[in-house]
Amino acid sequence: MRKINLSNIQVASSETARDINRRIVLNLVRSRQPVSRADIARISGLQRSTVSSITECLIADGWLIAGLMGHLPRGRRPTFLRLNTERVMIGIDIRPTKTIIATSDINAHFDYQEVFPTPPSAEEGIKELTLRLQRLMQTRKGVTFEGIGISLPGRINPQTKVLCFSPNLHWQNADLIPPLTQATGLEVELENAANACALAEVWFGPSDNIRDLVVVTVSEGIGIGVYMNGQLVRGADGMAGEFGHVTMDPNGPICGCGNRGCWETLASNRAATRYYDSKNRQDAGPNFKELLALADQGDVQAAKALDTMAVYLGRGLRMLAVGLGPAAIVLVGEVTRAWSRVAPLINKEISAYPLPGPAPRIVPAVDGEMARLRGTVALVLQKHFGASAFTDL
Amino acid sequence: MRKINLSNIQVASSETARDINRRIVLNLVRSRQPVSRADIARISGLQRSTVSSITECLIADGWLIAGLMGHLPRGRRPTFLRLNTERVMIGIDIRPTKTIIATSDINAHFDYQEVFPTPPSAEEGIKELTLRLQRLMQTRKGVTFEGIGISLPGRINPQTKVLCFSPNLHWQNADLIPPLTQATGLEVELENAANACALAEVWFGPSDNIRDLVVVTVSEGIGIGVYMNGQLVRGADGMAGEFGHVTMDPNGPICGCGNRGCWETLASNRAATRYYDSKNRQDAGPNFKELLALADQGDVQAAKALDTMAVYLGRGLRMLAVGLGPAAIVLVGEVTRAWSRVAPLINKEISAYPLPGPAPRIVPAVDGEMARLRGTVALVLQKHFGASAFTDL
DNA sequence: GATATATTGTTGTTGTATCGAATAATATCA
DNA sequence: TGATATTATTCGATACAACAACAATATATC
Repeated sequence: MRKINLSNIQVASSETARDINRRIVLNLVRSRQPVSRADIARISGLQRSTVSSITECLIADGWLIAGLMGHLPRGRRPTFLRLNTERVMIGIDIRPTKTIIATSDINAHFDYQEVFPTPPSAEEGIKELTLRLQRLMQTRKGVTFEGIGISLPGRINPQTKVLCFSPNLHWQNADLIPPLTQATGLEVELENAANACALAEVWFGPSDNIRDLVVVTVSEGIGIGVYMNGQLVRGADGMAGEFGHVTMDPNGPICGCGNRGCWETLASNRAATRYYDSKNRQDAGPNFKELLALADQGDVQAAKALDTMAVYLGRGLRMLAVGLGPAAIVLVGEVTRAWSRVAPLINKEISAYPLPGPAPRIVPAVDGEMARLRGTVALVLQKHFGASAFTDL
Repeated sequence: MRKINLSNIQVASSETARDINRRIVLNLVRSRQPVSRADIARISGLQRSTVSSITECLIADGWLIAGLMGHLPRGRRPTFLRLNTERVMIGIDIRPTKTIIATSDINAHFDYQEVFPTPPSAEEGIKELTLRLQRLMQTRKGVTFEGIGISLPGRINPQTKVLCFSPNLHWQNADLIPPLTQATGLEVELENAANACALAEVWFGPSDNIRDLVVVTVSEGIGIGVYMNGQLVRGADGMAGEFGHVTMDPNGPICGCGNRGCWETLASNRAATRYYDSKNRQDAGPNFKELLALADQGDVQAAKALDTMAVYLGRGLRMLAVGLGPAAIVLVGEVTRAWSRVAPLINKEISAYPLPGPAPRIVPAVDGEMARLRGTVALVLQKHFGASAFTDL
């Protein structure tokens, strides 16, 4: 269909207009469903005839369904359009310890999950995923799957899509997409976990319609998803967002990256447990969840460890607020369970915002546990619903 | 022409394809001139007939001129296309002390400049600019001006385009565009100086075709222009890029913003002169240019002040490199005159880059003195030539 | 020197898409 | 019952890119 291009310039053809408007209509139905064709025409500015033509295609392609009639004080009753929730997507959330495979509808409502320990190497991971995906697809014969989205704690080369950096996963230089595509026949999208969370927030979260957002995932390390101008910022080599390795204290603890006092050595879960252990002179202390419980039970040292973590977290968040000026910063991770404890300390640091106007809001993710998985659905949807290459002229 | 839109959705019409391809052709001529229609067709992937049709419009509109014939080993001789350099744009560079009004052709080659002290308030500034612009336009009757681009050290609200923050200029909450548009009848574009430098680098600099770039302007303060995914990153409130006020040393010198130890209190020109003064126990010490000269003449304290500045500069640049992952970081400011002295210290800090792959290159701007003005031309061109994301390979 | 070949740029036709106006369908209100 | 309002479709006009054929113009080859 598309012409072969010597360069990678995307020229516009006759069908480009349809492509752009199709995405607009699809997104309007998504955000306003149930909605009539006439309303879409009014909101978008397209002609009613054009909307009819586009929705006809979208219904034929199985994206939309024309549902029940509406009711108005006057005139012909409108037929309401909504998204077809029959379409199924597969989301995979790879974490350092466990991996989740799940299926969802187009609205990121999940109806199935399976959990298993994350294999220690990329080869074993591919093997395991291939087996489980094939088994999953066989158990649902007749269902057509839309695509596979994968979230993992690592950085992906934007050109080659190869996983090139994942210290917490110990999978390195792994090309996951080709074997999984071959095994399933589906398109596979790969994205960093923090970036996936940012997409989840923008696509399905309360931060709807926000164009500038930063997501900070706090676990063993700290990952940052930067979403600016309505797009993910990946940087030249896919490494954008590694603010976790910004030096905050040159004399601080040594980090896995080799430097000292990186932000994540001072404000991650591991930082809090390390602080607790150092005060209690013990080797195998509590993990972070246990630390949260201890603090709840009134353990002074545990509370102090959390407080210290919160202060450093706040300082780093101020760096992001000042440097990137997002509309909001969303926090993901176990630390949000102790929000009433850490929020005041974080906000105290943020209150030293040196610029005019209000500082960006710091908010905990509504359902942080599911954020990555919801993001994987957005990854799959982006190709069909997402901004076309031409929208951001 | 365009339909009135209740929302701000930009739908595609019949003319959208032409609009997109027009920009592509215009940019290809800009980057490859002189170039034949056939070459544009080959590079872009458009049909030769389509290119002919588009170039016909562009020539009629005065953007292109069909120049001399080329020469080939075989076949009909191609007619070369180039940009029409008759079109004149006005660039204004407002700095804390002086303001420059200049005119240039479409290639950012300036043929006229006038310099005057920057007025102390926005009202006086508007008055002065109005007078000088009207005088300038009267002396060049017959010339049609394309538009006006303004660069200044401050932040502009992306929605209202009002200058809302400019501590070094002491112009506050000033709405510059309406009075200047009214006085000249031209479209006026306003942009932060660091952002303007980033545009200059991408449009006219050696960093051509780079999609992810960070520009750091070092003078009395530090300004950062963030250019990612082929666009300027302005943030939700236009404040993106204020990394100069990230806290680097909580016990550091007090900053104009009220906090302590902001990066710009440690790595700006002012930081170097303050350091020098503190060591020499003098009040009215040398300014930064004099400090550079002293260091050249072998003044040990001056050299040490520069070294200290360079180290802190390097640390901040590492923060930007790690956090944003640009292809390169471009430095603008007087400090680049002492590049052979400061570069080793900067690069030593950068060498502690904690991520795999090469660290972003740190390069001095080729003609930093003119960068802001070249950026103002890009501001004006952006509307017609559009995102340079399509420019080239 | 005549003919074949290669390349550029233009012209005419076709397919796709939006737009605008007219029309059919369907509800309420006087 | 007829006027009015609203939705959705149909049809002709227009704009654009793709494609193919062709004219123009150079060199290479016999």
